[in-house]
Amino acid sequence: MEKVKVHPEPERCRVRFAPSPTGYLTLGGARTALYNYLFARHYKGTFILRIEDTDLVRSTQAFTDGILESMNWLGMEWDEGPFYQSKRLDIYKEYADKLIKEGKAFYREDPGKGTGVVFKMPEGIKLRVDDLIHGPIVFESEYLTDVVIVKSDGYPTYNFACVVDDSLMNVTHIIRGDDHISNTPKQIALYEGMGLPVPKFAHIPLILGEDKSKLSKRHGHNSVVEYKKLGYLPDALFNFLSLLGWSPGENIELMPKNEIIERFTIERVKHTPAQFNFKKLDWMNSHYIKNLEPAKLLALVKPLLTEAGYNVNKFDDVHQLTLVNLYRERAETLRDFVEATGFLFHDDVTYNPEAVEAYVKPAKSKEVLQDVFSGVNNLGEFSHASLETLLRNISENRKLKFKDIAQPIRVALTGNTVSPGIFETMELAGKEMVTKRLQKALQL
RNA sequence: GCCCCGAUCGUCUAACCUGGUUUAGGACACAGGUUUUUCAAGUCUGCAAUACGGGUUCAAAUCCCGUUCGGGGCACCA
Repeated sequence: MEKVKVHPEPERCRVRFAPSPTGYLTLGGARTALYNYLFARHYKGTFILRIEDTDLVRSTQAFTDGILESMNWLGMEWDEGPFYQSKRLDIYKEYADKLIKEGKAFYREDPGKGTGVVFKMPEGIKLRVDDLIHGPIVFESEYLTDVVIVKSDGYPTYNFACVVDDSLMNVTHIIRGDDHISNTPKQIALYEGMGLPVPKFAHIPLILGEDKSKLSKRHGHNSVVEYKKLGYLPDALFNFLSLLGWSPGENIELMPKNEIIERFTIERVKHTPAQFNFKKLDWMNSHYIKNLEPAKLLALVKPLLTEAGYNVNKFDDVHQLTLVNLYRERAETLRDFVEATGFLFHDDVTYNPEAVEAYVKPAKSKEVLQDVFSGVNNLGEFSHASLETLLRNISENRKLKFKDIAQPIRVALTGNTVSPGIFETMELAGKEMVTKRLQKALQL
């Protein structure tokens, strides 16, 4: 494939992300924004945010707010904007009038909709897109139709407003989804018709859903806010999205934001579409959860626990940190904390019947639980160390494997067979809860 | 239908531009071993791919052509 050189002048390149506020920020949109952001930061250029709200019917302020919030959440700060196309109507009108005056565009009546303005596609010319990712792509104008540039409601169309704005905002590189390739020759014809310089283009491959079609609402979770709600960390999603169609080589995958910026180049962006791999996102998210600073993790988890009705403040600050540190090893998403720590906050345990059958009901287990109950009651200090001594002793005296001690307690205390280490868990639950639940388990 | 883009393990990808260093590497997932206090995590091992057919060349995953398959676009949506 013929290569097109990027040549971004350091500190001079200008890129933009131009979402239309007709929905929340989708994963595909976020990835497009991300690649623009990475390009700008890597080359120390400028990242512009422009809201393409020229669809009067479908655009809403709520969606605009949602998009800005998602951008902030993912940590993609912009340098200029947000600019709103709906506030630039006079500018588009000026350019449209000029084209009409020069005979390059004309009014056209649509029987259903009214009078709009249409740009006449020049005949018999070749329109060449110098694509940074795909190489040169040539279109014959004979296959292209005239382009509507102003709708009958007076608003510019996407293809027109986009060209005028990119030119006026001095955008040097247009990085957008593959699905815009076929719009590009029309836009180039408009640039040329208005005598404006044509920017460079980089069409990045689409993100596909599990059925291999363009990722959309049909594929379930598709917006950034949903991923936030599901308990994914912004840095994890940032990292994951960066790898969907780009790779630094060298077999590196887990990278902090600054390293991604440092390594990102448009030359290394693939030209093949990528399927979204939820399992890998989970894995990556768990990695970020494991490595987050305790205080930051707590700040993220606490609201979720509170929202679930848990009285987190019954633990002091130190124990709150202990709690997140204990459970982070087992969490793939922040939501997992809610499920896993429930027993610590509920007055009563919800016993898993099978677990009770296997680890509490047997006579041997009851004897163990009785030992633990009296042992705990006689314990001077209720700590990890004293609990360990106690349980090890019981295990030795009864000639039982440690597992046969730990599991009955675990089920008695948490209602289930899964938890962090038994000493840590007991210590965190506290003496009162432990004795109360041992007593209850003994009645089963 | 027309125009355009694309094709490496199930998935994300490396190697492709600049052909030989490749018995095609890594990651996720999956399977097994190990560790162990349950579950995870960790660690070790295994499974698994150059769509097909022609060229070019001493040599092709890599360059060229075709076929097939997949995707995108063809709005007074963006």
